[in-house]
Formats: sequence, C-alpha cells, structure tokens
Amino acid sequence: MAAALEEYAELFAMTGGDAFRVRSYQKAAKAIAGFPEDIASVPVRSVPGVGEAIAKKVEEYLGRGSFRQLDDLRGKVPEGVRRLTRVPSLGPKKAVLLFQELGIDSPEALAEAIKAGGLKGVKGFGAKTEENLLRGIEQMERANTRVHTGVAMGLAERIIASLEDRAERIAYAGSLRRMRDTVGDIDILAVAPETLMEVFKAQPYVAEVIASGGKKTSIRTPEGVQVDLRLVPAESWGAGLQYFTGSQAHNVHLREIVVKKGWKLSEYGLFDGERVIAAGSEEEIYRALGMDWVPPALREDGGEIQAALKGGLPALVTVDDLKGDLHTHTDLTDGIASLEDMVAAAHARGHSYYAVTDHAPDLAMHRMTLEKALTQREQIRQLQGKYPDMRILHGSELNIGPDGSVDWPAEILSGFDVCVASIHSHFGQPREEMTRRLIAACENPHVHVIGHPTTRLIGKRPQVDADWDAVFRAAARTGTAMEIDSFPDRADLPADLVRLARHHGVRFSIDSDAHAVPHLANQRFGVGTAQRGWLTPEDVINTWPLDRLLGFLNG
DNA sequence: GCCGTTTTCGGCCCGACTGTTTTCAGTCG
Repeated sequence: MAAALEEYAELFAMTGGDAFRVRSYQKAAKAIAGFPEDIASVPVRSVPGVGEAIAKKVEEYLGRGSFRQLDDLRGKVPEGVRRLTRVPSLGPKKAVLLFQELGIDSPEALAEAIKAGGLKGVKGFGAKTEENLLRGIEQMERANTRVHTGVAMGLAERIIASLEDRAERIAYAGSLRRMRDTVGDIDILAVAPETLMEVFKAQPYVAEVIASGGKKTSIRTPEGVQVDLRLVPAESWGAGLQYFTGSQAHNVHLREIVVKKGWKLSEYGLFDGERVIAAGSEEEIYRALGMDWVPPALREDGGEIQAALKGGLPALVTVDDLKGDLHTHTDLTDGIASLEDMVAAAHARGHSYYAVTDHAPDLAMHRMTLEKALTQREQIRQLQGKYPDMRILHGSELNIGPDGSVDWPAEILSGFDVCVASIHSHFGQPREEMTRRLIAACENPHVHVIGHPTTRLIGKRPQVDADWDAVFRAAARTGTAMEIDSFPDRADLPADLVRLARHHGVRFSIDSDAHAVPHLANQRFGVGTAQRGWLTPEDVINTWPLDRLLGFLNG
C-alpha cells in the first residue's frame, strides 16, 4: 500500500498535481509503511496522515491491489518516464518536459537523444546539463551505491581522521548517525575555515567532485559513495547537527511545530525573528520546543515527535546496557579464533556472561559431532576457573530444517545452556511453509533464540517470506527471543520487524554472531538496529543480570 | 489532501548549489 501511494505521489507530481497534495500522499505512504500493525486489521483512518480521501484509496487497494486514480495516472505516464526521475539532477518537471517536447520515455532514450544532439533548443537544457545527465545515466547503470553500515562507518571514520586536524569540530550526521542499516551517502559536519574544502577535495578517496561551494562540497568516492561535507559556524553546531542528522521527514515535522510558534529553524539555529533562541546544542533546541532530546535512531517521524512532546520517549537500550553475547563461534566450526581467544576477548569487553554457540551437525561442512561438542563443554568448564566474574555458557547454533525440526534430539539439547536456532537453507519456501517452520522452531522447548530470523544478506539475499505477525505471536507465547544479529550486512531482524515484534510482546537478544575476535565489536550495530526498533533494556534479554537471564533460559 | 492550545479555512520547512537565466527555477538533502 505504501509503495502504491508513493508511486501515486510521484505520478501526481509529474502530471502537474498540487505540491502539497503530493506531500500528503508521501506522508501517508510513510506513515503506513511505519505503522506497527497490519493496516488491513485496523481502521486505516487511525494512521496519522490518512484522511478520508486516502482511506478510500486504501480500501480499494486492499480489495483489488490498486485504486482507480493510480490506474488512470499509470495510463498517462509511461513507466520509463517515471524512471527518468531516477537520473540524478533530473526531477519531475524536466522529465515531463522531455517527454512532452521530444517523446523521450526512458533513461536509455534520453542517452541516445543527447548523443544524437537532440536536446538542442529545449528550454533549460544547455551543454553542461546534457553532460551531467549522461554521466548520471551511466552512474545509475552501475551497481546500486547504497552501502551497509559497516562499510559506511569505516569510510566516515577514515574521512573524519583525514580532516580533524584542520577542523575545530567534526562529526558524521545523516542516516549513518541514525544507524540506518544501509546509507546512500555520508554526511560530515564541521566547524572549520572554508579552506577545509580544498583539503577535502584533494583527498585520495575523492574520485569526483559533484558540487562545491563555500559551505557545502559533495564528492564521490571510487566505490561510488557520495560524501557531503557541510560547514557551519561554531555557534550553530547543535542546529547544524540536528539539521543534517535528519531524517527529512523528522525535520519537516519539527518545523511545522516551529512555524506554528512563529519561529524559524534552520541549520543555523532556532530563531524568533532575528533573535537566536537556541543553536549551540541539539538539547537546547529540542528543549526550547518543549520536547525531550530525541535520540538520532528514532528520528524518522514515526511517532517520536509526539512522544518527545509528552516526555514519553523510551529509554533506549545502549551498548553499555549489554551484559553479554549469546551467539558466537570458534574454530571448532566456522570461526577462525580459538575458544581461549574468543573468551579472553569477551572478558576484556567487560561481559558478565558469554555464550559459545558453534554449529550443530546438520551443517555438514563444519563436521560437528556430539563428541566434539562434549569436549568443548569440558574445555569451557576448565576455562571457567580463569574467569570467575564472567559466566561462560555452552550453547549451540542449531539448524532449522525445512520442516521446523532442529539437528539434535531433546535429550542432547537439554545439556546446553543456550540454544540459538537459525535457518541456513531452503530460503525460498512458500510463505505458509516458512511460517510453519519458524513457528515450529519457536515451539521447541529447547530453543531459546531464533537466530538471524529473516536470513537476509544486505545487497545479496532477500528476506525469507513469512507471516511475521504469526511468527511473533508464537515467539511471544512460547517465550522465544528473536535475535538481532549485529553483523552489518545482516542487521537481522531488521528495525521495522523489531518494532512489529515488540508490539507483540517479543523479547530480543542482540548478538554479535562473531566468527573472529574483531566481530565481537559489531554489537554496536545491533544496538543501533534495536534503537531504531524502539527497544529498551527491558526488551533485551542480554542486558539482564545473569540470574534473570538464567531464569529465562531455564524457564 | 491533511490538519487544528491561534485556524473547520488557509495554511503547509529551509537553504545550498547549478545552470541558465539576466533575477531565478529546478533539484537535492
């Protein structure tokens, strides 16, 4: 439904529709996408941003998979013309102009027309524009440039390191600060003289300068990632950080509140006419608006503004709240570090418990046997003496077979302290089978945690198809935790499903799924996903003290 | 098309950069 409204908004804009109505459709699409319940099962008018007219469209859509007005506009605007607006620097106005004047109906046709010199004489299209459009089309044809947080974070930290000597302050903002699981570009904010722009453009990670002025420079790295560097005056640091952290939807909503007060909010500050109300820190700005400071991970206009106005924001789980890790590997199966090294590294992180969960026999290439598992258990018992302040739990990562069964029989499973059960094959099962499979795993009394529940690999493998409402109901009923696998290319559960699961009363485990010592640090990414799903420490079993965790595992 | 501790009608976020224009529209975030 959200995709259909999004498409309608775009087509409506292209056919000259009123810009404010376009925004209404976009807002409704976003609100529906982020709504924690199935919109088919609640009065759709209860979704904020959905009024009478959109509710009607929703109703028709739920009945037959489309609505009349959408069908009409699809008939008017060829699919390829819609794709034209995906070309960077080409928006709805120019796309429609090209279609009407020259019959250009796809990015491919546009490239041909430019090469044949065919844009001459169309108003607003000069030589420079033609060049930019051609480059944009080539860019579009290359692999998608969204990268997952692991890649983006590494790049951002490298960029900051290359500039921080010459900047009074510098930090990353944007979707990376909001801990999105993928980012389309990296936003760096700095307080520095304008000469920093020249330093920036001369860096080895700059493949192309897209735009450059005194306050903003955009570049592209050799990997195709866009990086924006913005300068703000020192006194506007907080306003700049707030502004460039976004999201756009959050900022738009915030400014509607600002405008009603007769004030103005920009990257330079919160103003009453010429008078500065707040600018130095984000906290001052939110406080001046009568709100609690909103953690970046919540800034998606998904109800956080209303909550912040009422002082009702959740106290989000943080990295410091984590007391352990319940899903890790050693070189007994597919890890690369020894049991001793992994445990020592976990202890150095300050954990008060740590589970070793090597694979079970079903994943034949890892050659696990009962004998090996029992030997490992004995090794752990001996190692425990070295770490009196950290409980080492002996666990297993079981494989969930196509029928929902797991690899070891009950009498062996009961010997483990913790069992994580995950899907590793048969990803393409039909929805009903996949749903039954996951529910069967939840109902297994020896299974404590469902590992990387959707099995997605960002950019490589899609989520499995399941009725998640049904799965989460089963998980809540059986007291089975859903994992948030912290590997940055997994981020699994994804944040939207985390929020849905929480709505059903599910508990979570934020695990590293480490296969090597450095992977233990990935939990920070999992915490980001948890925060985006509005989780508090109460929701996350590995923030609980050892006694309470053991009660959960034995319960 | 939506919404209301200023409004049920009249508003709806703000600024930087580019390219093309002679003062600004389009695009982007």
